[in-house]
Amino acid sequence: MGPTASGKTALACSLVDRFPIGLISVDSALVYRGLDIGTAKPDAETLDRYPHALVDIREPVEAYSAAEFRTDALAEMQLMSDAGKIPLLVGGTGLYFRALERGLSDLPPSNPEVRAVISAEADRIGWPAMHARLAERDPAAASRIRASDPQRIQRALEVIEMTGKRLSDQQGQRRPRPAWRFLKLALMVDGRSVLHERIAQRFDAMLDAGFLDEVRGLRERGDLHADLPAIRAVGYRQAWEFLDGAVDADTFRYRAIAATRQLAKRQITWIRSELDARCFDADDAGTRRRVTEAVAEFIGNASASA
RNA sequence: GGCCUGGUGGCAGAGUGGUCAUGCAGCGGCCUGCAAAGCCGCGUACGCCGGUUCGAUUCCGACCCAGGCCU
Repeated sequence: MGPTASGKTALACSLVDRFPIGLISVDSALVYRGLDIGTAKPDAETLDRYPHALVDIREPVEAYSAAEFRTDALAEMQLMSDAGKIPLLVGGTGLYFRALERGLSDLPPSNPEVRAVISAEADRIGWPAMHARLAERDPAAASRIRASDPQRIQRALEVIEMTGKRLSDQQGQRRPRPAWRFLKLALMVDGRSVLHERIAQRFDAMLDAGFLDEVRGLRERGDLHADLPAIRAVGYRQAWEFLDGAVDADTFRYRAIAATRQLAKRQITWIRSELDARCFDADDAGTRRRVTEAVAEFIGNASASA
């Protein structure tokens, strides 16, 4: 685990060089084909040499989800294990890590038709009113979800609509946990200023590498729009606005970098909540060696217990 | 040198003789199928010095600074 721009990919690849490891991406944006430069996706050469599972597995028009990730990741982990490799999950999407480790309740997946109906109704009466409806159907869920949180109100109503049962009665039941042992390693930074500087530099490098051309290409496909999860990703959303002519170039750059900083902040909050994770300073020269040692010890113990 | 206008939190930008601006950024946090998403919380800011006043960011004066005009 590690926030964006903390050096996860390089560290993971160095571990592959030393151990029988297979890489699995834990990143909600890297799953999309065609979102390359702006997601800081490892380049083709790197991916060729260090294959990452769960990269480029969706079209940008599609949605992906934590539940799908969990299923996909567990399948990949089993495949790797059968091939004699230890899965190394690398990424910064906190919810995906949590869904994998703690499991999810047995709830229906999202349903575009149901969501469309809910959204249309919300456009009519407003989300606070939708929250009031939720309070009638599922008081417990409504008390946990804010009236100002459209995304979760919609999900709660969706589940109730599809199952005929309260969301709050279904959550907490049957949360299967995987039969895997995890060594949790986190790349962290002491202060934020170094990371912020790196984020800004990396964004400018993305610009130089043709990020805007990439987004222009996505726009020209014709099947994509600003409300898609892929296009709402950090950088892409701001680039879309810029290419719409809604903001000037300086504003685009400023907002994209700020959004990346905010992403990093939320990722760091997830990592802090993982109390049993071993944290390493991303900027410390000895980090690579210490992580390597930690992995060696873990693998040794795994062999011994096996 | 004179006149005018203006100096509000990191930035933008309202406003008032005593009580809240707000937005952005930042910081902390939440997180069960969109999560690079969505949401919550956090700031004695009023150029400087003096005066008036029970009380001044707000009124008065000097000063400093910025911009404009004049000589």
